[in-house]
Amino acid sequence: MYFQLEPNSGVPLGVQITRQLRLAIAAGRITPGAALPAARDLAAELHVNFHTVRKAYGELEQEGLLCVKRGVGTYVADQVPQMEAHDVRALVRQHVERLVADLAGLHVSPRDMLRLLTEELTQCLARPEEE
Amino acid sequence: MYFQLEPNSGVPLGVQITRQLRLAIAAGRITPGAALPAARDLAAELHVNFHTVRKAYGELEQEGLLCVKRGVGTYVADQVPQMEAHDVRALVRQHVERLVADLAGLHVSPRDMLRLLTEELTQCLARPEEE
Amino acid sequence: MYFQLEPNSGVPLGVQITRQLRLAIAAGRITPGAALPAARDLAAELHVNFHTVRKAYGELEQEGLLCVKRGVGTYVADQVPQMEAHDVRALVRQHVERLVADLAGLHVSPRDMLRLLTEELTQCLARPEEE
Amino acid sequence: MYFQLEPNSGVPLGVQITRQLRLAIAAGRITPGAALPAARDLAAELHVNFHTVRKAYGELEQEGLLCVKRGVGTYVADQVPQMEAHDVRALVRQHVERLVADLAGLHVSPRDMLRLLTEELTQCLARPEEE
DNA sequence: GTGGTCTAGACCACG
DNA sequence: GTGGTCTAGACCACC
Repeated sequence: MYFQLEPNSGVPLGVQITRQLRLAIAAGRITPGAALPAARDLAAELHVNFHTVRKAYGELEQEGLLCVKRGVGTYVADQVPQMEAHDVRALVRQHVERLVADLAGLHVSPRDMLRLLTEELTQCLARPEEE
Repeated sequence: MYFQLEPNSGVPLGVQITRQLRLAIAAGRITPGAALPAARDLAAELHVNFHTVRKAYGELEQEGLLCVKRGVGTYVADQVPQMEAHDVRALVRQHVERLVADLAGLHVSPRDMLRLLTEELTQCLARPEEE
Repeated sequence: MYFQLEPNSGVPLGVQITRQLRLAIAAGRITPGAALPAARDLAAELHVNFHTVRKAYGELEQEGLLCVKRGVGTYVADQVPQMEAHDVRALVRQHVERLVADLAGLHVSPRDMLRLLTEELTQCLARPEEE
Repeated sequence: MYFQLEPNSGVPLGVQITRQLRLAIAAGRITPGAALPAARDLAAELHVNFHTVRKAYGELEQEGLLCVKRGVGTYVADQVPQMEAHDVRALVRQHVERLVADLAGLHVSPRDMLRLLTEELTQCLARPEEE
């Protein structure tokens, strides 16, 4: 389980954890059905309080991404809810437009944007599970 | 002034504002020496408390990005540090990770993510620049 | 705000609170848009920890029943999500069948069942807000 | 043996089991002297751990509702306290409140609740008794 | 003042 | 051992 928390970023630790978990799951770095580390273990590893991790697990469970089995462990859900293709598209468009606007201001050429973006996405999805 | 706050993201509003201001300045979307909207105006526009904006301006002033002239207004500093290639990369990475994480609950496959992203970027770049 | 907690029932306090809040909102005893007591106040009133109430408020917010305004207060949502009439019907049927089975075992006549049920429902919906 | 557990209700499984057993006995759905399913069987049926059922049986034995004969089986006690009219009323109230609470997130108006309930009850009573 | 997060430690429910 | 709840108190974000 690889996590990188930034305690001084102003972003609550719990939010950082849920984000990174969502990311890891979405990217398939944690496969469906796989067991997550025990909340107390992950807390120790991240030097965070047990409850902070617990809350994160709980939220992702309510989102349907995780499946908690009492007394057994926490697992990545086998199947997850679907969203409208249309809405997904809108979401992506919004992110891309925002990013392009920023990069344009930084004098990055369209050609480089495309290159940068695909490179990062590929890396992000491929990043191996580090112990 | 283009801002996009997410009140329910768990990230404090003040943090979101400073982040976006910092980026807008670094990206040159707000040019050096230009006047920023009055804190009260921006607060109204963002549906945020005046003090929250005021504090954000204050922090950026201490960072040297803004120059607050009492009784006159707030301006972007004349000398703004430029963003390095390395930071650009980090910026892209951050956006991509965020996007992938968002697509998490939606269960878009990595393959589809890549497809969607390239499509949107291509379209976005093909559109004539507005400004 | 009238609440009746049973600490020794085995049912977690937080669950009891969310249940009763849902009940009060559904019954219209707390009207849409109305302010709820501050989490800390309700906690004091119920002799419960602040966090227990907070969690309850948080869950109901995620369900869309409450609307939390940071630094301002917690309110009953103005409008709430709808469910399929068909599913509602199934839910009601399930409850009723169960209840009827129990009452039948207790030798309550069908006539009395109908009477009891309507009486209780009427009372439940009409119960005035007690301080 | 008819049981309906709600694993995600927040109410401990053991509590749900004792409650339903108590009710089934009081309502006469399980007659005095009758044998209960072996703890292991019931556990399997409910997809619950053996110890959870075992503990539930144990508690009801201490209450005098059950009679556990080691190596033989578990039976409903011969002398089971009868439910009073007062308790019947409480039972109905509990069911009704629960139902109303459930209909909360569904935003069924009080008027519709009353209508639905009477309709379902009437239909349910009109159906020929099975058993 | 009101909501929100984090820490810390005890104890219970479940397997 | 693993998940879940409750308590308690400090501190931050926002109005």
